[in-house]
Amino acid sequence: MHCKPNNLGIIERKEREKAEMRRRIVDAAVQMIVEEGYEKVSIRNIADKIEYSPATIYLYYKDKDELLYDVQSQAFATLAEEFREKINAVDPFKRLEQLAVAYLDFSRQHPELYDLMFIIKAPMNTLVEKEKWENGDPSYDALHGLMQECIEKKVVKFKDATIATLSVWGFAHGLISLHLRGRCTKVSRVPEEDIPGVIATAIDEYLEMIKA
Amino acid sequence: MHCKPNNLGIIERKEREKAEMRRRIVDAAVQMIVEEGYEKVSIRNIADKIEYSPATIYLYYKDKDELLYDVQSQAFATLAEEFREKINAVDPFKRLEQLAVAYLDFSRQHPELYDLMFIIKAPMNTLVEKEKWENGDPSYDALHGLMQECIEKKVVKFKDATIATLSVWGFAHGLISLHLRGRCTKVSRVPEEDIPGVIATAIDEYLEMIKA
DNA sequence: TTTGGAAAATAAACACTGTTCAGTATATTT
DNA sequence: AAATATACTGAACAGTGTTTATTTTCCAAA
Repeated sequence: MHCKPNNLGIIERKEREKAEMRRRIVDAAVQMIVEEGYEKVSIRNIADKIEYSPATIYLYYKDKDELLYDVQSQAFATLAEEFREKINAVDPFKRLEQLAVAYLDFSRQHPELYDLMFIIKAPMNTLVEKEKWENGDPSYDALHGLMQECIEKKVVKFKDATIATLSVWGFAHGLISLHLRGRCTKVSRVPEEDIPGVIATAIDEYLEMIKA
Repeated sequence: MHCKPNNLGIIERKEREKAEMRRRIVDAAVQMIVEEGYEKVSIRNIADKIEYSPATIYLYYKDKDELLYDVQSQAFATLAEEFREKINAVDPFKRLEQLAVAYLDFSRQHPELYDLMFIIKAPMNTLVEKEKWENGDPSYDALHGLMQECIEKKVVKFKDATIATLSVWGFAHGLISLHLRGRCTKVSRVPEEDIPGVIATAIDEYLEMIKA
């Protein structure tokens, strides 16, 4: 039978402990992904790091994908922080430029996190039983709102906010992910060391192009 | 000691057989990736399919990455074919539009191959001991040449062919890969079923925008 | 304070993966 | 026919995610 302790303090503490354990697991995973790369993140390695048995992790996460979804959430939190710090202009187009720079910077300072957020399949498998991608939604909405404002104030050529949002995001993501996954490297006429500069220039030119 | 057969016919046949075996392996892998998806492609599954032992595969490929590199090569060959069929206009800008459509179509008809060509890390690991990405190079060069021509004939706003190439490719790839990896799905204001249409429209608008 | 039972943690196994290596079978040369 | 080089494979190693039966820990009532 299900036991309901009379003492409500205990059930609260249990919940706190449960949450704390999940935090420990996610923190270990985040640290490993940042310091040793995504490929080193295995259930056994995480278990080692937090000094628990691998099976214990399955008392807190139903599978690895669900765990990675929480790691992704953490990654989006740090991206959101960067956005708050670096996006502060009053002019919406200026804010768009700041956002682009912040996004590109993030991808360079935390390539493994970027991968988990926007490229790797695993964390998205948990979305089948959700009706919203809570992790990515705030950032998407921030960009959507910004594009909306840019359209209203006629500072960009776009007419539709959704197309504008996906275009800007897609443009930046396309260049970043091609580079991250080694598709620009060793291709004719593109010297390896020049690529980061080319990407930055391409994004600059693109923003110039969409300007109304 | 190293044996050098006197009969040159035999050494030739051996080479033919070696090449044929590699072809069998790659064909099995391509078929599996297309029919059952990338995740089902394991050395053991390939070995089963061609009725050899898993260890045999390692007599023809030093590791799985090298094998996948050859699978990727096959994939690029079919993309090149599509390009030859669908790109035939005389006007360079019209050709660019045809190329964009062909690229988008390919990503939809062969999403698993697209993944292997432009997203998955594995096949690119073999590039460390190469000085060129032979698989992707012809396609890249085709686009680069086309952009060069567009610039010379002043039908696009770009000044630099490399930036133009990466911009166009990056834009299309960004939207396609975000969609392929489930990042557009379940995000505010973007109904799932509309995404393919939005992507096509975004690409159209982009091409309109870069037109001189 | 001891005992009953729920909750938390784990050891061990299962079914996979890529890869290596010793040993066998086949084919070719002497 | 014997020697040798080539082709192949069974079995193992080290790793993966995950499940289950078992043990340990904890808390509440007798």
